[in-house]
Amino acid sequence: MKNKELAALFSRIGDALEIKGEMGFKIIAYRRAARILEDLTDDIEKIARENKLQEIPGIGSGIAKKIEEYLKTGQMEKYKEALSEIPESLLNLLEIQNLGARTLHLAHNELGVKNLEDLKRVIKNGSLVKLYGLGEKKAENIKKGIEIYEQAQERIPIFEAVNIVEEVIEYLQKCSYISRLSPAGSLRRMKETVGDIDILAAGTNGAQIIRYFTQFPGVSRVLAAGETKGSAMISTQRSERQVDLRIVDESEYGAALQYFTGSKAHNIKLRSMAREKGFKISEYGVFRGDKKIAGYDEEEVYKTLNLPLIPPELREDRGEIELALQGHPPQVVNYSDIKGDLHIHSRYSDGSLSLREIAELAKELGYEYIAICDHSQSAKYAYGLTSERLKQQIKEIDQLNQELKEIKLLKGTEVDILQDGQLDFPNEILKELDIVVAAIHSGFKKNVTERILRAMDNPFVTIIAHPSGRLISKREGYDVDLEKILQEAKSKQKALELNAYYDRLDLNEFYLKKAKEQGIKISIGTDAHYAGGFQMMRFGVGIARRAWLEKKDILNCLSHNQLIRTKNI
DNA sequence: GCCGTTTTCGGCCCGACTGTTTTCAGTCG
Repeated sequence: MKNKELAALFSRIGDALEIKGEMGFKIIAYRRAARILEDLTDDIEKIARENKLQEIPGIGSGIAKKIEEYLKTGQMEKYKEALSEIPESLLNLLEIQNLGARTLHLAHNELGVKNLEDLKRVIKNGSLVKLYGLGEKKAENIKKGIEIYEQAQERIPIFEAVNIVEEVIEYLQKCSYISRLSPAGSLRRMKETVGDIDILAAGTNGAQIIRYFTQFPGVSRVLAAGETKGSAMISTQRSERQVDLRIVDESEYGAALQYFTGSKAHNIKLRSMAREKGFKISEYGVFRGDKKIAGYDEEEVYKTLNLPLIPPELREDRGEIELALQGHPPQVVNYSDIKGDLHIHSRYSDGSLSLREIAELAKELGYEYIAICDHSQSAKYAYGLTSERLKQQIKEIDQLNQELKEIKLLKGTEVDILQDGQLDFPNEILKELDIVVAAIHSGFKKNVTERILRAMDNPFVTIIAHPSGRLISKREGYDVDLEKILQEAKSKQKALELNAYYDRLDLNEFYLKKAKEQGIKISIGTDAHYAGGFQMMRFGVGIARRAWLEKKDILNCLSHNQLIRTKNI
């Protein structure tokens, strides 16, 4: 699929045009096209073949032609032209805070700045300051921006961001000046990684609130502390992360929360709609003329546009507004719809809990059932179970199920897909189980696609675990053709896993949405190895919501009876 | 470059802050 390639090209064209000084809406159009391509679930080549490029909102005749040109020739004239005078090394500098396209344009044209080294030099030798519109302070701010750019942290995994935000919020709740409080930004939208951590508070005495915030025990450095905004570095065991707190008046809280939650694209769409209706939306409220007509809570804001409240996870301008306008927004899955966890490890293999402890925890979480899926014999590193030990485990599960009334343990395995595509247990064992989760754990570059396809031939396999094999902060994933896996899952009626472990979140939202569109069932499993791991379910549900999955798309939203009766997923 | 139930031309989200300036441009979120 060339979707991402094209997205990158258009994004760079946008950047280059901006630096060239071609201010205006072309730049916005190219960047919008880039984002649309980035999000697109369908193969752009297929759409082009069917002559339907211009049916995509945001793609007009100009960009359609450029897409066709690239698909045909592997080149794009406009890209070459836009990049002809602007070196790539200059484009990257747009990421530096306090340094925008206009200044970069000047520095490039007047001083011949081509890269970071050049930029540092012209700051040091004082030539940047002499440019029209620049001064000492601006140069100083750009210098600070460069410092941050150079030590730029990678994005923050959602798991870590949520942990930090919850600690800070728990602390802030004790501040008597604060009346309402919420996480905002991409964290509230549950993106798999977030760039920064935003919190919104409503309150009366901004300066006092910010002072209280900066006294949070985890704060290692205060970056800014005014009356409406505070910003601090908070250190965790892993690293130092920036947390921003904004204070608004209580009457504006809803509009501010809507605004600071984003996404930017979603907000722009709403504001355009408001404008057409003769309203104006800002972070202070919805206005008709000078009269404020909404702002206290988010629901009000959406209502002025005849929209129901759109869940934060959906706010990406991927068609959610249009569907909501037609009166049927996606009825995405809720955490409370989850009836059980279909991927748990016990002490039998490399987990830390006994079967009884797992059952107790599952009961506390309100689950109906929980699937014990320990590793199979070839997974030596994880104390994989031999057939004999699996039989022993089956026996213990049967006994516990006799005894425990409020929770059902499901007999399962996370069986290795071996190098030749065979499964690590014979069918005589697999047929004794309620659930068979098949997974690649070795040979990541060896015919992974064929091996998974072969595993799906086995009638006892229920679910393919972590289908792409990626680890968000560590590795890319297997060499696997997920399109083929999706096709086969559809035809063989197998479920695919959404592994909810924070570093996996695999399948990702892109393929989850594709799977849903093809009618493939998804199983959300935490892959928990210890008690804390059970909590990962919320991230799985968050990503599922981002992919527009509904209750009916998810295997573990079925009741125990339904699940057991479902021979064919 | 895109788009249209006021428009096929003339619009395109909104506001704060900062620093450079005498009324505004650049940058950010």
